[in-house]
Amino acid sequence: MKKELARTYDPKGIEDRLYQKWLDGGYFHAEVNKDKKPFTIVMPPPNITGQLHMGHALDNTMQDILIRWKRMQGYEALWQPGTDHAAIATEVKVTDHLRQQGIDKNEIGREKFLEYCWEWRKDYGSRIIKQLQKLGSSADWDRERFTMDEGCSDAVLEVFQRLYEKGYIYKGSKIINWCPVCQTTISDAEVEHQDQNGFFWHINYPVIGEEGRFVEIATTRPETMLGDTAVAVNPNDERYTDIVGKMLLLPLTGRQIPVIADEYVDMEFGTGCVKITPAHDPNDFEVGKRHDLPEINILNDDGTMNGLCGKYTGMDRYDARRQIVADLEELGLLVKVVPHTHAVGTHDRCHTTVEPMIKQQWFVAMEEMAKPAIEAIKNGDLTFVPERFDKIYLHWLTNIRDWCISRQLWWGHRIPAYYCGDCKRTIVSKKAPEKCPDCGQTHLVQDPDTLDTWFSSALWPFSTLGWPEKTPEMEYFYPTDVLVTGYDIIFFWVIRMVFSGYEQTGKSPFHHVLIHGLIRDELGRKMSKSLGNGIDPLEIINEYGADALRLTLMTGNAPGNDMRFTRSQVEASRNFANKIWNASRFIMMNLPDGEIRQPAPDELLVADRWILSRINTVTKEVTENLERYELGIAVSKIHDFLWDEFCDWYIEIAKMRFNKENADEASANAALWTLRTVLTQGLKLLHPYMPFVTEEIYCTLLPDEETIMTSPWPEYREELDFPKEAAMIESFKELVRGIRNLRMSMNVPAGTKTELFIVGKDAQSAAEFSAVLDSMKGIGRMLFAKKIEVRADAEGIDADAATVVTGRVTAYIPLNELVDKEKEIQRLSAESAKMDREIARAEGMLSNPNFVNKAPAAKVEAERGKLEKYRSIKNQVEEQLKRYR
RNA sequence: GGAAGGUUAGCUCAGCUGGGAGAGCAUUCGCUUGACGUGUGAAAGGUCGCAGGUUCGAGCCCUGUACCUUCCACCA
Repeated sequence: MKKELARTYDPKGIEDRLYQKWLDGGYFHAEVNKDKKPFTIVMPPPNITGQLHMGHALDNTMQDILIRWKRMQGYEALWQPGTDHAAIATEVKVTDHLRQQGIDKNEIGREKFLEYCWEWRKDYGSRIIKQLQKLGSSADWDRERFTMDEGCSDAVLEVFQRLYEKGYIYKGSKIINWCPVCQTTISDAEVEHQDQNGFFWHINYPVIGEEGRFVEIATTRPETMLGDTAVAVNPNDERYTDIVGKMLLLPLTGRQIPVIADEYVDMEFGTGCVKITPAHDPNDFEVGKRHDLPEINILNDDGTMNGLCGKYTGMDRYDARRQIVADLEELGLLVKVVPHTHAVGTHDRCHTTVEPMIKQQWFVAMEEMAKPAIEAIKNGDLTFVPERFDKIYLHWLTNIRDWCISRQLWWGHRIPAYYCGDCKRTIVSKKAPEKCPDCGQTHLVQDPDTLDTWFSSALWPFSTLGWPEKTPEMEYFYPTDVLVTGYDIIFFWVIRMVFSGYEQTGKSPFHHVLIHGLIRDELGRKMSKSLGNGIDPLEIINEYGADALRLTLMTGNAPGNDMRFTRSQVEASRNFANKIWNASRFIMMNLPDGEIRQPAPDELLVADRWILSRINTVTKEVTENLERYELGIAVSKIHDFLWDEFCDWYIEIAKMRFNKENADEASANAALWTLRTVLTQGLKLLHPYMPFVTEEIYCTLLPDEETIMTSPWPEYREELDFPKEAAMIESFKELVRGIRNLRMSMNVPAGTKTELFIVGKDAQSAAEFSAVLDSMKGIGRMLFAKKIEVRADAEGIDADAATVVTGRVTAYIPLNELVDKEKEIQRLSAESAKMDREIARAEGMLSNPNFVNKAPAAKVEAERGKLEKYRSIKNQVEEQLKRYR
């Protein structure tokens, strides 16, 4: 019983049904299989707090395309999925959530809070996964992991201990970035520099012992003067040589601070005098170390002034700034206020201005670990697509500073460091020690801090495969093949995975990094929550289908480039799905109830060979494009082939062969066989991009097949290359277009059918064309002809007939009274003149010895071919003009 | 202050190793052709930012330049 398809493709219902079928079939699951080659992608784990956005949709579509393609190619294709605990993002969300219920995080305490977090993860952790599934993602959900599950946590502790023992993890008192709102440290990568309009406040510091003499400093953060412990000048600055070593009276505090000389000071900038606040500025910190200056922390963790700030104690940092400026003005020490734009460090998550502070924190020493990661690019173990991201990667790695990994958060991996309450010793151990190995006491307290969320995601490519255990999965699937991600997280994630991979496994965790850009809105703006301009992928899927969304995201998208998302593109994608659907529907409507025979080679007609040859070529090119990660180019080739060549030409040419009037069984069978073969192959090529519609058609078309998902990827076959037939069909298309244009220009009604005489430019062309036409039953309809006749010459054809000239043949169309001879002469003269120009151009090139000698032979040959064709057309046009005159 | 990317049709963008400028959308003019109007046939529309250079030949390579975007950056 033949199955039938609906009149238009409606993805609703079909998608969910097929996805469930795939899940039930276990097609997404990968196993260690020594008989197959592995292909592995680890999915960038979405946050458990996350909602699917266009970035996810793009990222996962690309991965799904690669995985589906490789799976069809016969690889054991593992797409390893999972979610990220997203330490700070989740903690903030849960805290807010609790606050709304009147629950204070600090009152309920750590344990209780973590319970709420786990509950949150239970409620929302699978939401994003379900959304990824709506997209059609064929990840191996049986292997879904979570950065805080048992295995991943074990990997984290293992790495911490190893790096600590190696001396690469250390605890130290350094300047860190502090977010007063989130009340935690953040890494350098999390600091966003924003240009802000501020001021330069010029302040006089009185020189002690020299009445009326001042040192004028300029600052953008006047409140930090409370923590000043020196003023620095350049040692070569003659203006200040005499006061170096003298003491200044720090206004508002009564403290005395020295004038020191340090190369760090730029003589040209500002007044040449710099206040030094070692506890609240990274540069000043370094200066302070060199000069052994005291470090005075003046801030509380919430950004208010601390107990060392006298009357300012307890004030918010900005209130204190205003008050201090006012007080200085009153004292007559404020020289001037100059507007000044400068880059301010802000927390990328909450956009609060970050305060540099000295704190005791845990760090990862980066210098040694960065080396193999740098080397990886240079020796080709790791490549970026596109390559230009090499530079960004290398620049960051070569300027890397130690990574501050401790966070004052509760949700995350707790640092496995324990402090002996008695002898103060620090013990780092995966397992909590029972007693202090030094003094034997049991008063051990674990460090309260947790690790930067990226510390665990840095291990993701191998922690998910069972590392540090020597699992078969590690052995087989690792290193992974390609990582797909956006350029915005190269620093956060890609780099940290690479150096962690080398350090822990001795290998780069992946060979290629395929970088994509951002999806922007129709106006080119970033999609963001605050702008409210985000387009919800789920809404698009609901309205147009997942296939349409996927195709839209891939069309015209070049690696690393941003793209705009427009509804008109989605509509075009949906239309394509419908086009394929209808072509398939048409083919299926015409399939016989019984079997289609595989035609004998000589039963395949010219057009059949042409389209088989074309899809053979397209298969080759598409595969090559995919190998180079040119996903956008590949899909446009599939799209153009299926729509323009297969639907608009081959189906039109072939359809007459199997209508009811055609009694030629062999011809009908060959046409149907070719249609089904080419469609099947086209569906396969398209499947990675548009999995749902292709699966639905494939399984209806071939009822014995279980799924297209695991069907073999088509391969190029040399014996299906038919260049001669391809050229013949191109010539036929040229004629059809010519006739259409002619009729259009003469306003011939579509219903008017004519006689059509075709004369070859030589005997061979005539014979070939004759063969082409013989192979096209009923093709007269396409040519608007009631009778077609191929002749040796134009003898006896009505001299008034209109003509269409192509490279190989001239068609004569007796249109009688419809022909305006003068207009025809005009038209043909114009054509003749055009050919003259083309001939001149080609002759010019070919008479240039430099071109003939230096250009590749194929190019020269092609040019000769063109010249010949133009000459032939020119001759035929001239012949025709003679007839008219 | 450094770096990367962009500048191609009205709009959004492709253009792979240099060899006669492409797509989608929009516009204009046709088509009840027995799969599809979510269709179909055509037309119009570009000095490929500007100036040099290399080359037989440049949208593509080199140099400079203008504008836009983004990233990095401890001049207080």
